[in-house]
Amino acid sequence: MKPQRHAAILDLVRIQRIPSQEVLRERLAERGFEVAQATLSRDIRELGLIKMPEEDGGAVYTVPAHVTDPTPALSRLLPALFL
Amino acid sequence: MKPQRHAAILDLVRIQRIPSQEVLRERLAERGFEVAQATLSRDIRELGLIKMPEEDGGAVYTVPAHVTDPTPALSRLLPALFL
DNA sequence: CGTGAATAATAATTCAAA
DNA sequence: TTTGAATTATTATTCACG
Repeated sequence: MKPQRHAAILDLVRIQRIPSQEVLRERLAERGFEVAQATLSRDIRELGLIKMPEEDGGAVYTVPAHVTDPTPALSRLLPALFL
Repeated sequence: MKPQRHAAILDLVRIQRIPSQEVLRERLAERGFEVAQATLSRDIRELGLIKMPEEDGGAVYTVPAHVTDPTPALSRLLPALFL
């Protein structure tokens, strides 16, 4: 079950605002994955997710850029090169 | 005191392995900044620091790349372009 | 406004179990 | 090897104060 759950987590984190493992647990449950918080703590580490602080007090779990990135390398990097 | 402390935090996070706010507090104390954990929680948010999970169970506070980066853009990006 | 002490909320780990 | 319940550790927030 872990692989599917991991995929679901990555998906959720990309399309929704997930501020805590508890919220993530609820969303996963809606998708049919009923797991304990302990499991999510492990999943999050295994997936390398990070909790990004926001301007306001909030924070959201996100996928690190180098993992996320579906964008072709060149078009993504050119702007950074000021070309 | 906050600006100096913020600078010290960025510095520490770059040169040492800071796995928790408690450890950060100790390191700052060594540098003469004696603050409570509550303050560090705020500082970390203000600085936009994130706690990155590591392969093993650990985690470390780090400065997001775009903020950190002292490296010249080109030499940094070429490897990503497979050149 | 920045801070700390106390507290609440959240996340990581332990320890059994399947 | 994966999981969850309970526990511990860590982090965020509240509330009062200088």
